[in-house]
Amino acid sequence: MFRFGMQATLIKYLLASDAPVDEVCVQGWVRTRRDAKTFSFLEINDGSCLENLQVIVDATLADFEQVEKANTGAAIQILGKLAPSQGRGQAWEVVARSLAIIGEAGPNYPLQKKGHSLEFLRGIAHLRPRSNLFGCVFRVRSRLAYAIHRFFQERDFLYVHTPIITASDCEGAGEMFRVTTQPPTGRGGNGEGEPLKEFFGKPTYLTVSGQLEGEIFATALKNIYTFGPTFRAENSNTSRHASEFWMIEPEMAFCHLMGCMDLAESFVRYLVRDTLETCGTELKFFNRFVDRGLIPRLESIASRSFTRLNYGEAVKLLLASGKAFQYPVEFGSNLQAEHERYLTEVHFEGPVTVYNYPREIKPFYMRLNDDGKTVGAMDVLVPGIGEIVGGSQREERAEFLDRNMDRHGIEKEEYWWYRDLRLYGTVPHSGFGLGFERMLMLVTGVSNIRDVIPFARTPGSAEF
RNA sequence: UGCCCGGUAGCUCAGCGGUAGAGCAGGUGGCUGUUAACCACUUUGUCGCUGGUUCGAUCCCAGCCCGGGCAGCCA
Repeated sequence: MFRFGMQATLIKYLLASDAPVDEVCVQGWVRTRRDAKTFSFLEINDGSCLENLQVIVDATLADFEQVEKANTGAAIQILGKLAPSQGRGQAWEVVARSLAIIGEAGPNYPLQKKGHSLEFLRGIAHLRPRSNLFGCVFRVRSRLAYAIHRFFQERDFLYVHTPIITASDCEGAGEMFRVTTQPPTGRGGNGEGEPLKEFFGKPTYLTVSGQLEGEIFATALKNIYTFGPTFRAENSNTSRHASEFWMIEPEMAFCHLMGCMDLAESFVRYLVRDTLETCGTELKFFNRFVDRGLIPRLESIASRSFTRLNYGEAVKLLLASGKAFQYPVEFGSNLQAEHERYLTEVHFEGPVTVYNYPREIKPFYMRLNDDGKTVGAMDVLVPGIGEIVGGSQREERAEFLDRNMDRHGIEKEEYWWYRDLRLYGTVPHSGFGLGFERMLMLVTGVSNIRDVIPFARTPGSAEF
């Protein structure tokens, strides 16, 4: 009967065919079925593209009684011929010679032909990739990951794998998840009264950033990047925070803050341009069903250079705006979300890079500027999301770094290897982190980070 | 973590102090090269949980659980 040895053709290739094909094999999942008296229309999707393939099953087929099991959601294989469609709406269709139900989907199959809310789909994260929207999201996600590697590889950046498990407990980026083999009670299981035995001999955590290790490799291989998962145990409950997310962190030796901003801006623009060029079908879908202004906004980002202003200028601009902000604008405090939104969405209507922040509001590793008040920090802000890139020039002078660590109450001994970099061949260097999911939100217009990651981990939620 | 909103059929939602409805999905029949197909008929509910008020609670009150929005933390 049916064997899987035969090569099935992806639907995206069938739909793009320029000639009929006598023998094709199609494998996929039924999206919908329309029955007539003497034949049925099946729409099949195999994930290769947004569009479904229409299949005609004639009642004279020996397998026709199988059609009643071809409900929405069923896995199916069809052998037949690719022919020009007699109906409107599609150029090609497959006239079935035989069909086999590979896996039935009962009447309780949760995904229906009608639209579903994103909240509902989050609850069925094991099925939502079969929906139009999430199929598009995850095809774009895959392409975006590829484009990231291309961008850096084309520029001779080396891909470095920094550790997931780390013993540095205050990298300045947030609360951390403990990694331990100890039972949840905290009792060691190694005899009464004995001290807890740490697997690694010291407390360990999931990484919140590969930056410090990235600096090690940058000061050896010059230009490097990391791209991997990151974990933050913050009790954040917003549409743009996740406990587990992916981050890209380039680090460049012999590079000042300006070069760092140049790279970050051209990186963001490259990724936007690549998505426009390679994911047109998906973007049209998002533009229609998710965010009407998406494609024009992406085209604008891809074609215009980013506005760049320092923190002091940003504060002045906000003060001069005359807008009544909920949080006051004042030199020395962080820009609030409403301030960032004003800059990107109202005043400049596009991405904005803000740099040289007061040193008090930034972590220990950022380089002190000559004014003694600001550090070489930079954030790239984009409309709708806010901060998508955060980076800095690193403090490469040992004595300055020591002072910073003292001021931040950091145990210098814990960072002996990080300090060593400043003692042996130290060099001005810079880098940044770009949130992969936030980038995905930017290019898809999807407004909740939980909807651009396959299985979201957020406070109180780790299903699947 | 704080403030705000919500939880009713498989899904989207309406309803209301007197014991529950629509559309879609599912089922049956019909019709059509259909395409979110159409027409007729039809099944389905611990109204989030626990307690309270009440003759009576899905509705009012309290606590809890879950979901969402916004803010902070950041990417």
